[in-house]
This record gives sequence, structure tokens and C-alpha cells, in this order.
Amino acid sequence: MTIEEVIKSTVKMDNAKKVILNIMYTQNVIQDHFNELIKPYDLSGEQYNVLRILRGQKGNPANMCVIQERMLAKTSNTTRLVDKLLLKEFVTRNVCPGNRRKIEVLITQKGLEVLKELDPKVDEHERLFAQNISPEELELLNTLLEKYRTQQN
Amino acid sequence: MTIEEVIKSTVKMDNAKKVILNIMYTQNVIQDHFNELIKPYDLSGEQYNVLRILRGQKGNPANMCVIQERMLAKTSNTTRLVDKLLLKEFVTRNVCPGNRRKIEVLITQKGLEVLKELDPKVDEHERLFAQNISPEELELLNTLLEKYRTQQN
DNA sequence: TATTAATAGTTGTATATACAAATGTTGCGT
DNA sequence: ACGCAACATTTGTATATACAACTATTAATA
Repeated sequence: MTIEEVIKSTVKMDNAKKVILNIMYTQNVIQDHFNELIKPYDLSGEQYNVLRILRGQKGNPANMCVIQERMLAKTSNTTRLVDKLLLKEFVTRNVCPGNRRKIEVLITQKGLEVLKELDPKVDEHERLFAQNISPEELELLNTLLEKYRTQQN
Repeated sequence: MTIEEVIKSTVKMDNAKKVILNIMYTQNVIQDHFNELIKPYDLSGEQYNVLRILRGQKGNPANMCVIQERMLAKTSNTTRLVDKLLLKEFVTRNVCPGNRRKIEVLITQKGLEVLKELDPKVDEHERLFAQNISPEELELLNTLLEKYRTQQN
């Protein structure tokens, strides 16, 4: 389905506009699919993202600002995301002894377990889309997107 | 900047995962830029989108469900989006005489004028990203994204 | 022509997001 | 050591989104 068909556009668009709509819409499709996947686990996409970042710390705690800078959407409110994860006992939160401005967030065993349960489903989710194109095209798509968003002012 | 650099990932990711993150992140970059652009006009991205759809109707009114199906994010609450546009006098809203379940939404002159003012800025926004890659690459990117999101079950 | 189902839109409510202001802590210059 | 800027995080508030329940109208059918 082309992007024109998706939005039922009658007029012809140029490629610059189409690519923007294609990226926006594809992101939407991916996100809807992912949200379905994690719905049974009572996690939002951003919450899952934070858990992934914490697991990536391999036992070291992460400060709020470290979490923030590793997230895709830089505008998220990390405090309240961590609040939610804390309620579910997926993380712990403590003031950093060395610098009392900072907060140390750690993933719990329970948090690691829910991630582990999700891992195969997330892998399948990623493969589901990737299998629509060849490995070479997949690599090309990465290259093009990275080039596309890099402003060369 | 590669997606690994963006999220400061230490571990190597496969291309299937990278492409998802690249699409999510690129959408974010585009959206942030666009939001900056329309901020002075007191419009949200979705509100702008609805105005565009209404202009595309070329004088014919659009029902709520027509607006809905032409929007990228199918989950938006069209009623409340139109409420906001009505307050700003960018649209009119009337019960459809032929079928009183339906609502006819029309863009006003004021709505058309704000769109006209935005047109060159939106064009520039689209070109800004497009100019980072060649016209051939731009077309390829469209093709790849459309192929990528098409499940071939 | 009642009854029921389907359609179109609205509203309620809980949660999420955006963004600015506030709080507490540390580091720096004098 | 004092005052002030910078930093890290939290909180307040307004707006947006998600999703289910509800209302009103029309279509279908027995």
C-alpha cells in the first residue's frame, strides 16, 4: 500500500512530502503493533524502553539523566516513568550517596524477568517487518534514514 | 549520526532492530522540527493535519469518519480535534441534512488563510530533510518504507 | 411496523505528554 | 566561608491521547 492510498490522497505529492508521510505512518504502524505486543504486560512503550536501558547497564545503576539521554523521545518525563516502574516493582530508586542530587535507578529481578519473557516476542516483532525486504535493502534503509535526518546546514 | 550513537548503545544491534529504532527516531526528529514550525500558529500537528484534509475536500464538507480515515494516527479523537479548530474559527460544523447521524465539517476562509501562510514554511521543512539525500535515494526510501511495512502473510 | 443491528459521533475517565517553575545540591570564584 | 551559577530531579498544570461506554439515527429483517 502506497502512502497515497493510506491517506486516500487524490492529488499527486512530491517525494519530499511522501517520504515524511511514509516515515510518520510507518512509525505509527510499528508502534501500534508493538503496543499490542506489550499490552498484556501492563507496560507502555516508554516504560519498556526504560527497562531496556536499565538492563543494558549490566548491574550498574543509571541516573535519571542517563536514562533520559538514551531514550528516543527526549521530551519524556523520566521521573514519572520511573514512578510507574517502581509501583510495579520492576525497578528500585535510591539517592546516589556520592552526589545527593542524583538518583540511582536499578532494574529488579522481577523487571529482568518480564523483559526476558518479552524478548522472543520483541524479536519476532522486529523480524516480522524486516522479512518484508531483503537483508541488503534493510541495511540500505538504515543508511538512508541516517543520512536523511542528518542536517548538513 | 548513527542510531547507535543517538541512543548511546554499547552493544551491537542487528539491522532488523536498527531499522525500527531508526524509523522511530527519525519520526521524532521530523515531528520536533515540525512542531517548532507550527508553534507560533497555536496549532498542534494533528490539528494542522485535519485542516489539510479539509482543504483537500475543495469546498465539499467532510464527515468525521472521512477525516478519521485520512489521518495518519487512526486513534485520534476527531470530535475533540474539530472542537479545537472550531474555537479558533478555522472550521464550521453542521449536522448533515441528508443523514442526521453525520456531521459536515468545512474549512473557513480564516482556516484557509492560516494554511496558506504555513505552506511555504511546510515546503521548506520538507525540503530541508529531503536535500540530505539525492532525488534517487529519496524515491528509493519511499519504496523501501512502503515495502517494509507491508505484511506479506 | 416493531425489533434489532449497524452506523456516526460524543462523552467520561484514566493515563500520558509538554513545558515551565520550583526544589535541593554541588561547584566555583573571590 | 559566602554568594551565585550550574546541575539533577521533581512538581504543577494544561493539554493530548487511548479506549470504553453512551446517545442518536438509520438500515435491515422478520
